[in-house]
Amino acid sequence: MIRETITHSIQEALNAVGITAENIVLEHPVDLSHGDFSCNVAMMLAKKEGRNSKELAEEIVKNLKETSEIQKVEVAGPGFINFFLSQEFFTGQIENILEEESKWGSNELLNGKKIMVEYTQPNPFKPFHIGHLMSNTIGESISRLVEFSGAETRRANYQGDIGLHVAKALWGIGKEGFDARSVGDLGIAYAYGHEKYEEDENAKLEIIELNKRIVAKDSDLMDTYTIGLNTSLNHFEEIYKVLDTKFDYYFFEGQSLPIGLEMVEKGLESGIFRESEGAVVFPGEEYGFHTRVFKTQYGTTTYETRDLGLPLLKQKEFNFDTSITITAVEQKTYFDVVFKAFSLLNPDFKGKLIHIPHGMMQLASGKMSSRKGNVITGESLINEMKTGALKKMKSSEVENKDEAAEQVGVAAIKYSVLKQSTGKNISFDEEQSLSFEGDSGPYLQYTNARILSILDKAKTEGIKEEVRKLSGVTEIEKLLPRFPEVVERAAREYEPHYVTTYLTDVASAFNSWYGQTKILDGTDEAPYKLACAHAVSITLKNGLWLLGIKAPERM
RNA sequence: GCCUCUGUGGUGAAAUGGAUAUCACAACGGUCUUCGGAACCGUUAUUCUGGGUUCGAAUCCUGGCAGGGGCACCA
Repeated sequence: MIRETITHSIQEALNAVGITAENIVLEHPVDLSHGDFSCNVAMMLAKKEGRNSKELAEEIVKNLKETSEIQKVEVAGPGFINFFLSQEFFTGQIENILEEESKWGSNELLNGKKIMVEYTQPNPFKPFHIGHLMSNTIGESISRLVEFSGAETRRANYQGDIGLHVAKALWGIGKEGFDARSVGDLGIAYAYGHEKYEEDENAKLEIIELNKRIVAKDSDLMDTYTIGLNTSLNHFEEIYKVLDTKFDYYFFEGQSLPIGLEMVEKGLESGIFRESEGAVVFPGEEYGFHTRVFKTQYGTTTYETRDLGLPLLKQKEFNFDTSITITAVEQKTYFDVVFKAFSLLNPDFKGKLIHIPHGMMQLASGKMSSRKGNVITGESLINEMKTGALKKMKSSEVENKDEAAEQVGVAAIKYSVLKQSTGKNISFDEEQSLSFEGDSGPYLQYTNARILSILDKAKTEGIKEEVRKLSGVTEIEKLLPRFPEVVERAAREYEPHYVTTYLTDVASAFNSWYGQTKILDGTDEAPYKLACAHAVSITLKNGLWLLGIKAPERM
């Protein structure tokens, strides 16, 4: 809004000087002392107009119309035009935040769009490790971002109830007598089956045979299979609860398989797929990717076959405009190939399927692999963080200590994932990388809890918040109005970290202010300072929600 | 080998082509707790390398170096 006002005003000033410019960009200077908005048109146009950029800037400023929202305009450096907004503007924003409350920060970028977000994708019979934690954290945040930006949003999970990994686990259970009721045993059985598959030719053939029997639903296997499947799925549900994720749809590979297989047959007829060395492949090389197998020489299907059928399965449930698939970056080229094959078979899906790759959790000790069995499970990490949080909590003040500690622990993990851009790897050091101090999830939660307790105190003392201007604009007043545009950018780029870093700036500005000022100081300024504190709390709370982090009232 | 992503203080990160590169951790020094110290204030220290584009480059182009990931029946 204010952005448009200023842009328009600059446009008019340029016209007055006799210059037309189509692209006027306003940015927030990094340094708040450089103003609230900064414009670089003068420097952009100076050369073309054959003028000195600083003089041009001065002339533009002379022709700007005055409004109540702008306090002053300055020319600085090589020709920046800096706009300082007025106290009336900032006071009005605080009032606006208090009114909008839970809606504060939302935008209309994706109004009317139907978006399905698929994430987490753990596989039954295999451990839920910290990589899944990462996918879940990013997926949940992206879901909330698009939802807050107006999209009709559905959360989907896609799980491998069939496939070679199941055969490996069941084979391991059969050989070594592991217990299918135990999550731990399933993980070990899988790692064992995988190891033998790689090094023992007989075992490999047995597992392939077993795989066929599973797909055919051989009744001798179904008891163990069902027990193992439910053990895994129930375990996953417990974790989703802690992570505050509720899926609208659960898709299984068993469902997408027949659809995918039919598409492969169709593609083989039309020449999109080829036969090669007894297998059916998609010659991705012809499209700048690489070739992948969609049906093996043993007659079994691959993950590719199943992923090929998935978009149609999704569409049947929810007629999406956009289907987002979130996985680790190691699968990037894999999805390039599968989506290419899919779009050749279904041209009307053009532009509707998006793959967002996220970085990998890297251990100091090397690559984590559930096949090798050297994984850190999501559960153990959450518990470790929770224990750490419990130690820090003051015993007397907190009622639901256990619940709060869990929320703090989860916040620490989620923050460390969401503070950096999505594509980057996280080098995971258990000792150091998850902190409760400084740049952290608990820091944001703590700041909010601190404000809530001030609001409580004000209530008992009968002090009411009141919006009226004071002399001097604080840093938090300058930062808070930026929240909606931060959210919009994060949603547009599918980058939650913009929200994370913004919230950290806000919390830091608040704590700094808090250190210098007493809010409930008994003066007539207290009601407005209280209103500002409340506005910070609303922003933190809504922002934390976007990150999928809970905001406990006491911690 | 080919494709692709990444390289920012001692460490982990941020920066729609903008001004003096921003945070946090660690280290060192301070606030001494009256609204919650999981906090605040201060000090030290950073854009892999050569060239190019631009009024202006951590960012764009190009050569090199280093690392991650992918490249046929795993997911």
